[in-house]
Amino acid sequence: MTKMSDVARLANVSTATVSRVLRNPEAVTEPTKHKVLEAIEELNYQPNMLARHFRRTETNTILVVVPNIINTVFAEIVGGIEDEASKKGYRVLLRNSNNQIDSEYGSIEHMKQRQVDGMIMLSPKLDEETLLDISNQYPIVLATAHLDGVKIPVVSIDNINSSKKATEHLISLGHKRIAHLTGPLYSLISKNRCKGYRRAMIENGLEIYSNLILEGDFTYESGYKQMKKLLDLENPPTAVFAASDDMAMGVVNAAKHHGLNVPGDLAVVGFDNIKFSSIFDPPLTTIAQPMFGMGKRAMELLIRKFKGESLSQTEHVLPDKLIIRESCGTKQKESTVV
Amino acid sequence: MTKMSDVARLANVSTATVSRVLRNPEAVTEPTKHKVLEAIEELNYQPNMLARHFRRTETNTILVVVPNIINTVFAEIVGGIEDEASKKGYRVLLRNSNNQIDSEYGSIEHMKQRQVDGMIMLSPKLDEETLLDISNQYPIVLATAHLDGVKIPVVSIDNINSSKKATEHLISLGHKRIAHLTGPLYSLISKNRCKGYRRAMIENGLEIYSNLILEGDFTYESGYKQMKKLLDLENPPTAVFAASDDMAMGVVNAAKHHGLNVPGDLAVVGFDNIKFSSIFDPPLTTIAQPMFGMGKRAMELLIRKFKGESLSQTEHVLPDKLIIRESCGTKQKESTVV
DNA sequence: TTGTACGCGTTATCAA
DNA sequence: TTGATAACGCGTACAA
Repeated sequence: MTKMSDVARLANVSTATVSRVLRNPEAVTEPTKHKVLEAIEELNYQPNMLARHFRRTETNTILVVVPNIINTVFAEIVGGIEDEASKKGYRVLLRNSNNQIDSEYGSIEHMKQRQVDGMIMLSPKLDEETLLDISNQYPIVLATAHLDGVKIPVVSIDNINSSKKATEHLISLGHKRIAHLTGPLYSLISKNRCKGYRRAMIENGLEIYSNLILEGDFTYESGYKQMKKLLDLENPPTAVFAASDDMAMGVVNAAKHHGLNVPGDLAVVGFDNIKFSSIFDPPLTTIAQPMFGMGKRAMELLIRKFKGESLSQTEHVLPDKLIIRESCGTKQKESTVV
Repeated sequence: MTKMSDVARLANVSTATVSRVLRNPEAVTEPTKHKVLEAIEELNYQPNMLARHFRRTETNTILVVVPNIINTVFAEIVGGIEDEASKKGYRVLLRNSNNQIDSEYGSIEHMKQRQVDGMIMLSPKLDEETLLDISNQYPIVLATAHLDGVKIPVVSIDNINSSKKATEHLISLGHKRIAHLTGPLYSLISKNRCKGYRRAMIENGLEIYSNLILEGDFTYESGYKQMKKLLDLENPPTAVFAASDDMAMGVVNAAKHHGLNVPGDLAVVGFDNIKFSSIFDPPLTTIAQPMFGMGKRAMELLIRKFKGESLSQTEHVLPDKLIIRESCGTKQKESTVV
């Protein structure tokens, strides 16, 4: 393999000069630069990045830890990260944690071993203490996460408020028995979405029935399964707010298979605005998370950390939006009560 | 940062011995090994991987070039690659080409610069000559690709036969005016799926109408748009075979919005068996590609290349399967002809 | 502006 | 089985 000394020899300069041409061209006169570039061209020289990384103790690579790349939400965020990263000259190492906390621990080793310059974790399961500990030693940014008062950069939306909006939309349509399917409750995100739901119910003077709040895990299957349970209730809900679009689709299909009409007999609101939520029948009313933008922003923040900025602001809340489609009906429902 | 020589000093051995303990433990006696491990523990030593990679000119990292990670099909294949890679101690570098051929060229630089040990390209746009040229110099495996007689390992399904099966399913239901939405025709995959369609039509004595074959780009939007065109025909088709599930959903929705019933008025078959194809209404009849398995297999082949195997067999065809759901009706359609 | 020469931390070779 | 030592290729003081 042709190396820097080969180029130097051909161009009749030292390796130092070749190095300068590559990394600090202003420090070299036009003619010598020309000579060197010609030699590089002629020999088809490519710098050995491994040597460079070793020498500079940096890799221009970041690690993205994702629960599961097959999930549309994460795939889109990763898309945003990759887009921004490649524009800024960074490479993206992908790691599926499969929701295993051990795997998240393992990813920290990557940084300790200098294999990456920093990392972005999506929906981490690690406890706040551990995360803070890592953050004090290495550049790390979280996305779709929420920590209470811990000083780590986090990119997210306002999960409480957006869920409140979603629930209030159902309330505004006249619904009173509104169920909520949560995400896994170990995550603060799921708790916050639930909190938004509760807040909307309380502020509108509606009763919260504990048997109308069921825990899911964001998947279609869990939405389907939990909806079945709700349908078996003596007094089933007239509306469901699901904490993910996947679950919302499970809810809709369970209702359909049970002979119900959506939105006629049951109104459903989802969360995420994944691509298929608009393709689905009926198209889902949902909260749009700017997934691509969140990924992009997370990468921007990480780069700022690389540059040594201290990022006084740690919570980066991006705007969400209630997208009204057909899954909860657009017309007011005639009030069945009072 | 604590380095190998620190460990060596504390354990009263040479760095060579420390290195051996880490990478070749059998070559060291039990007591010295013990000493060394203790010192490692005590100093909380982590090997500097950059130095190791540099010294060994290998990175244990592979590059995956993907047109777009947001596409479910690619996300699942990447999932399979990542799964296998992490089991075998490899890391996965992700690169979105966004279907830009320049970006694919760029990814080759990664290998020339030794940043990765090898690469897997999904649905490459690069021409065969270039690919062959790379393959002669570096370990590379392709997936969801097809090359005519070129000696590069490729993982795929039999696109011709599976498309033939899909089309024949429609034929067996009594359809005669069967349209086909192709993928982008620069890709041999799309051409092959089209070939399978044609073959089925011809072998069953059905006429091929050129205005019933339209080119799409695998997206929902293109399926929707092209279906609109078909609906405007004087004599629209009674069935459509779309070369991707995304397009098939576009077809179904265009038909629905046009007031048609699927499968009652129009039978639709898709391709890929993405997760949402079964959630969609009606659930899509489709050809299942073993996406996760294809990713896994591609990674296995790449590892075999790393080991210096020559892989006499270059085409690795995985089994596909026709999944019959409801989008084309299960009952025989009464014959409208003869 | 350019060149000399050393060091980054690990692994491999060779000798003991 | 272990140790001494020389690379690996690049970047950067420091000197010229």
